Amino acid sequence: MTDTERPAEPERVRAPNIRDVARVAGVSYQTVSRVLNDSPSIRPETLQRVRDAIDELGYRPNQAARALVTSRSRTIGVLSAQTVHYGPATAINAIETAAREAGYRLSITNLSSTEYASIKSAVDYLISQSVEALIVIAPQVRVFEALNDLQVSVPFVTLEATGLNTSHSLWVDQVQGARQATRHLIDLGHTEIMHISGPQDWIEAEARMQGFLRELSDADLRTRAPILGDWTASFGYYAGIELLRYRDFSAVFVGNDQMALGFMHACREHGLDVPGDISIVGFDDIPEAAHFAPPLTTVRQNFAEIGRRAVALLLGELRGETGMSHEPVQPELVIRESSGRRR
Amino acid sequence: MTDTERPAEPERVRAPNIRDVARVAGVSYQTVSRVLNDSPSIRPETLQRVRDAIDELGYRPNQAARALVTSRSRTIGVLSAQTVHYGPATAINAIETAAREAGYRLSITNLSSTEYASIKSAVDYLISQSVEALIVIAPQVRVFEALNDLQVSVPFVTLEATGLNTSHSLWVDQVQGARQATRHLIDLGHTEIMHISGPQDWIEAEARMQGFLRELSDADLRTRAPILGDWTASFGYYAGIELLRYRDFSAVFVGNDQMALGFMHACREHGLDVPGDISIVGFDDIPEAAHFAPPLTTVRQNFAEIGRRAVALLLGELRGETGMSHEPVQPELVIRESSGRRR
DNA sequence: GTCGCCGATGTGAACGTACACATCGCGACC
DNA sequence: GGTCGCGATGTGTACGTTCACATCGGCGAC
Repeated sequence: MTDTERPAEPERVRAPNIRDVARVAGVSYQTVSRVLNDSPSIRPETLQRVRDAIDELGYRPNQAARALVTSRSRTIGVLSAQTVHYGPATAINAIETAAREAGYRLSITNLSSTEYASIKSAVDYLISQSVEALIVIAPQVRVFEALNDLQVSVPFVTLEATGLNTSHSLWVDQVQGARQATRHLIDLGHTEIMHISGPQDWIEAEARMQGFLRELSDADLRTRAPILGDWTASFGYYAGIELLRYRDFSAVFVGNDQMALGFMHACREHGLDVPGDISIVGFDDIPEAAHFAPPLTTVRQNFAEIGRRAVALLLGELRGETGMSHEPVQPELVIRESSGRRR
Repeated sequence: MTDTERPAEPERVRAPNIRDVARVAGVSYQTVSRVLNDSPSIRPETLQRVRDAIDELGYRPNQAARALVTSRSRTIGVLSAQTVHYGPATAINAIETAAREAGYRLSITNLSSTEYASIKSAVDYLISQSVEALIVIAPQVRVFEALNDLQVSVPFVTLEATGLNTSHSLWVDQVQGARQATRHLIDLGHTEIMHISGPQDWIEAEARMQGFLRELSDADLRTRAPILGDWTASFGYYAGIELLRYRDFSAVFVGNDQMALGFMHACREHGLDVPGDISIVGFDDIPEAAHFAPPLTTVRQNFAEIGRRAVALLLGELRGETGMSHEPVQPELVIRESSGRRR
């Protein structure tokens, strides 16, 4: 009856913890903790014993316990929408890499909708995971409004916005990019230029449209109502079919490369030559754009750079550094063969 | 000296916890816990008081503490590589949605490389987060080998593989898809068919190549060494430039749509008509493929379906259900205009 | 009227870790 | 030679939650 009083059958195998390791290594649990946290004052011999014990047991630190006691999760939350798009996906990749290099991990949540409730629930979730910082890649206007309301208590940045809220935003200067694209078409002699835009509630779409309109008005050219699309190639195609029935323009600045692809498809079906009959400029420079028919003139955005900067900014803020750079990243016009001199 | 012994200045604001809520609501912390966990036996009036207290304090449950005590994190780990690609990105999106609907969240880790150490460290991280299940979207052969070695203790599935390890895999029947694509070209009268494949260590690339080779050999046609590419449009372009110098073939089955796009670009530069001179079939059916010049015949994969199934499978396993379906998803040949009868 | 049961609520412990502080041994210094 | 300091290690406690069990009041059945 010495041991049987407590039926010590470990029915469900418990993962080894820090005390198990300590027992095997013949040290106290605190010493194990020190090894795990790279404490300097450990005798090399002890260090080795502990390490051996860790390997022997297959011990892995329990992050939940760590997070609980330190209230540091070493996790950056990412709130995103539309991760299928090339831009966000590239940015997330860069963020993941940069975060990992700094010893941080990511917790990603997609927005099911841009409803306030959905945003709130996503932010709540991330906060309750005690994420130390937040990166928001959800370029709809509403998301930013909700975020302002929500009084987020951790450092956060929003990506791909347009300086709406400069203290928390890291952005590509989309207005500038749109102006470059439009300027390029004007320089080629075009005077009747259309714009196919993204969805109205997207901040980028709005910014590109603004850049387009301003450049036109600076050049004293006629402006016309942009078409509001949904970023897809299919939309570009159907918009093209519609617009080309009148064809009272000789150039189009399209809000992204996918829609530009669809538009070129429509041009082909109408027997129109690009750039002979119609010049087209896109936006984003997705890797495929260089191989469109014809290769697309477009505005390159460095999504990866933005992702890296976001992480650097947040980590700096976590270390207490302040006044870090929020300078916009400058996009770059890449001239290929879809744009040409007006005939 | 009643209260001053312990200098109760809360210098650093602590987030409210369950006991703070209990105090405000005038109940015990356990009652609060019951409210949080939807316990049935709570008086409506008490319920309301607790809810009010939660709102008043802005209380959010601490997931770390929860995970610690329950050893249930309500988190599914996702191990992935190449999330920028359309397929993985779509799958992850579907996984996130399905998981969220079931009350689960995602913890995503990208592989920095396919080295064993990198895989091990990624799995270790996810396990130490006490993820309850694992989804692996990293279609390199090596990853699977490492996974077998690693003795993962939680339920896991791998995505987009090809039945290498059927008990843990959910897969699109890529061999079948490749056969359909090849058969289509044969049916059109082509006898000299090239294949541009993906990277050699990708399981999908291998499977598509196998399907291609088997179909050719079933038809008693000459097989030739496939070109090993890297999935990018640029590779397709350069491969095209190289291959078209000889042009001892009239059709190409390309391992994915991006490379097919690049290849068509090369055809254009050579003054070759697609499908007049050369027929092309791709793989994946990315949304843009319908708008290529010409619209691409390709094999559609339902990535979202795979993602959903993966989550359903894992959740079933977590509930103790067994023998769930691992049937492959059947891909579908989408015939557009890039393939035509041999002239 | 009393017993037993059940609904509603409360108390003690545990999860695995890190931090603050305590302890111990040993060499150096005066 | 005693004390001081420091490197190396050990002990207590807190983090916020859930689980197992205890308690308490009321109601129905006999």
